[in-house]
Amino acid sequence: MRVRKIPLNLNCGLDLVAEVLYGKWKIRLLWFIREGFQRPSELQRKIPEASRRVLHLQLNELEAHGLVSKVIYPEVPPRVEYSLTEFGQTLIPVITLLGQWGDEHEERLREVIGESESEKTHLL
Amino acid sequence: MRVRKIPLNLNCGLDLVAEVLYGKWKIRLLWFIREGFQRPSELQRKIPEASRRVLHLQLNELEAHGLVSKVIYPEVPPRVEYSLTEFGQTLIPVITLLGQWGDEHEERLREVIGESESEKTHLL
DNA sequence: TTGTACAGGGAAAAAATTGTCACTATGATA
DNA sequence: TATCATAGTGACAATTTTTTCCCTGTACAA
Repeated sequence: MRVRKIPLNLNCGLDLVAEVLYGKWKIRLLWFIREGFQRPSELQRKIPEASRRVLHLQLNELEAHGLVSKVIYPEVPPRVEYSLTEFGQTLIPVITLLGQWGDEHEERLREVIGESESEKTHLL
Repeated sequence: MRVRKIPLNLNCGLDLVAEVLYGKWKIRLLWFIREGFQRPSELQRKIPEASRRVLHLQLNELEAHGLVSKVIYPEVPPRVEYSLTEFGQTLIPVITLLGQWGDEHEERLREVIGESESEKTHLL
């Protein structure tokens, strides 16, 4: 397991949220789990751009942070199901608001993100 | 400038928000700017854990994304002031909610984050 | 004269995150 | 029999992000 060389700083609420939500796929995982896609393989199919590995890693972290819980069915082939904990549920309104903001400003966001991306490439 | 080898995916609102907020210090920068700390050196003092360099980089990105605007005063020594654009202001409620969630669950978050951190170190 | 604050940038290294590939094991299916 | 789906792990590589270090140039203060 990785060891952090630069210590975290957890001063305020914002730092704490960041700690549990900061991860390329975490928010999306929470979202899809809430939508009922609970098995790792389903989530994988919903997020094909992510590697299986990272999804597992991030699911583990979400679990360690108490946002999701995991049930392992003693079957073969193995079956695992994640679901939001009560704690995890409390995040839903927050994620919803994030998504709303993104949707509301979609057009504009695509513009500005596109621009700064193309800057990168043309400055090769 | 960096060129991205793994393409962004910007499907939904959540991806778009992530694109502009994903950066270790960005949310905090927005927050402090809104609180009236507008000069780079002030921001640096508010966020001493970050290197001066990254703050500049992330401020540039926030500017490129239209969330903050920058005024350069033709003085010596140089003076620069950032402020939220109207667009940037619309993010404030979102950030506020994030922070509120973090504050509300502070105790619990510190526990779970602490645990998973110490796991890391004892598994050296 | 020396040192400081100020805003910023380039190069390169370090750190952190994410991805790839190969492997475990087992039952069902073709 | 060979193949697939399932969940997961270890070793390692690639990518991205952040840090470190050194540099510019000028006014002001000690």
